[in-house]
Amino acid sequence: MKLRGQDLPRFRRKLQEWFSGQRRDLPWRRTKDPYRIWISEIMLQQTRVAAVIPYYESFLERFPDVRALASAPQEEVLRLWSGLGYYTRARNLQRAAREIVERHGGEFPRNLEDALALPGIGRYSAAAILSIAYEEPLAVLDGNVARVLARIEAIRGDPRESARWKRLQQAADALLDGRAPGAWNQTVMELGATVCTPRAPVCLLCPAAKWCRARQLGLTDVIPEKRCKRKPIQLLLAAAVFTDRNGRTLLVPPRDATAGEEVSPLFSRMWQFPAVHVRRDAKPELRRYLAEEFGTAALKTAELEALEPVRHGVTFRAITISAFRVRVPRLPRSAGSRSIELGNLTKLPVSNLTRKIARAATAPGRPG
DNA sequence: AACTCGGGGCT
DNA sequence: AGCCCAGAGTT
Repeated sequence: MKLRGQDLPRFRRKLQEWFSGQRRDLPWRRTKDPYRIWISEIMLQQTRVAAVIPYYESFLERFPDVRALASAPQEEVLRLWSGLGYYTRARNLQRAAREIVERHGGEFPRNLEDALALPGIGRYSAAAILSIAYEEPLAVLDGNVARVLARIEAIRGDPRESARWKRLQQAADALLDGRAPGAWNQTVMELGATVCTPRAPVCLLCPAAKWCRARQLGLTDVIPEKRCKRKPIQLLLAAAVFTDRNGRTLLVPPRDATAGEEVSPLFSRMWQFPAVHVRRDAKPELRRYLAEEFGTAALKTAELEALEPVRHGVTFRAITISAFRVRVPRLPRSAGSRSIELGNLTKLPVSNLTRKIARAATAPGRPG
């Protein structure tokens, strides 16, 4: 059947009925508070629902409204974001919170132009927030929606290619139910997330099946076309986990030039263990770095005990970290460094790479 | 238009 | 071991 004229209302109704029956009960679906919708949409950028839920809960407990977020120290915001990834989202989130307080009286703007002017808000997020929180008639287009619409309309090729993305946006605009834009947008996204999945879509359970041209043409496996990514590169780091008698360790600050401009980004510019990029042999190169950074006296007698190697991926980089425990009577110091309990890194913003290293250092039965 | 940014869960 | 996700900002 064609998705035009008389059949469009039928299509919408079918999908909305499906949604009302299959709608997942998600925390951000229990509120109409624009602030909460906003937080959820930022967290959900390129991040799965299951990963977001615990962060959403604790973040909102700590920052229940936009003023609480605006007035917090940035480090506190990053701490609550720690482990979720894409940390510029958290920085932009707080900058936007401050703008909302200063320029919009503490209320998330209702107007598309004002929303787009906020840092971290692009076309997708603006449409999502304004439609869900304020019922503004704006159609969302994200990875899920693009896949659903590309299949329904049998649009071949890479959906992220500029011209094709515009065409998909037009398709989304045309299908939008202006009477219930928030629910409609969530319906299409939900369909993409649970039925019209990238691989092995469950067409037998799909409410859009009879309108789906990809299904009619047997193209559900080739639409959408996969996007090509750059080849991953291998990287080797060496990191030092100092421990003193009290079980405390030492972290160095973000953007620490002495820690190496090429290493800090791999820790997402968050607090990290002292680390170097290894050229040949991890242990002597780390030892040389530690001597430069912390002085030879503190390390003269200290041994470097190898821990279980840690693996971590940052976009296209596959990182292997040779971590060493360095037992010292007193932690050394360097500019801006901090000491913290090894078993409790949650007091500082750290990336998951740092967490993995800490876990390797506290895990039972490690080598050495 | 091409890159970069995190991390994990599922096939 | 891939693959991709409720994308946005920068170059």
